[in-house]
Amino acid sequence: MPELPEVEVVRRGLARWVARRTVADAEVLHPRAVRRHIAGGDDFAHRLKGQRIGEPSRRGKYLWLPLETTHTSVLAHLGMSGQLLVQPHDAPDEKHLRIRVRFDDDLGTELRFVDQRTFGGLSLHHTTPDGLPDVIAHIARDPLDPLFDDDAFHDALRRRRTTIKRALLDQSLISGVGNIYADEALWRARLHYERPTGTFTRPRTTELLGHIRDVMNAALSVGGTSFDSLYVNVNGESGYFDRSLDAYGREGLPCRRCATPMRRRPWMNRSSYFCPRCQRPPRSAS
DNA sequence: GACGTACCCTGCGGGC
DNA sequence: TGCCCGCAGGGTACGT
Repeated sequence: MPELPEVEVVRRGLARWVARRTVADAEVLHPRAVRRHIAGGDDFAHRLKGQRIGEPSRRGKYLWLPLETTHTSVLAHLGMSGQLLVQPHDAPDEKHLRIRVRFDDDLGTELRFVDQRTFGGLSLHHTTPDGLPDVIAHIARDPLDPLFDDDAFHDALRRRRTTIKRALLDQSLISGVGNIYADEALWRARLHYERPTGTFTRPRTTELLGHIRDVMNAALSVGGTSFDSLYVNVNGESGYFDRSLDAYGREGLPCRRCATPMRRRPWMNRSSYFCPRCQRPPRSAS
């Protein structure tokens, strides 16, 4: 499941292998992969043709490729299983190949969007004056962004009448944190996922943000060295950071701090993993 | 406006 | 062996 570090690895790969190339043509093989492009797959392909790709950017789990000389960008979200691959154009098609982009050069490679569960997709959007695709203007900065405002985040947290994990997954408050890194950061901070956001003190918020950044940077340092090759590749199943997870997916296994068996609780159609001893529930929660 | 939840989708694994 | 069901989960639409 690609989260911020994985998306950043993809962005770096695109910067190396795709930026400054001109699109010869694009092929949409599954309509759902361009469902956020309202005008449809044919329009997407038509508008991409002949465009030169600029420097890729990222905010949270979204990344985008600006099209030079236009005020538009190709916006990408990998969803749960999306991959952006740079493949030799004679490589066999992947089973779940959804979009193919060929280039007008002799490098012999093409960009492929492969996505098993089709939660991800590509689309074309106007770029706002600050360089952001217009449809993601509501996405907050992510905690690795130098302009992320810790104090403003704390104030917003205090204003909310919700619980901490919901807040961490709210991309309009803080972006790039998914279910896995939320559980990891909360475990490190010894915080229960249902702690009300209104109870957070400034030092608590600062500490939690520190743990979020540590978890993300650790994943980035591992993933960031694994793709120094032809392939711009994030594979949700490759699990290159699985070994370093302390909470997520560890139901029944001993807590790495206190050896108490870790628990899993159904939560918002997904799961929360936590240590019942290190991460005590708030009085109002069970 | 703020908050909570159902739904989209496909493949895998467990139970029967 | 094969079928069915639950699970995985980000973002969004919709209900309260």
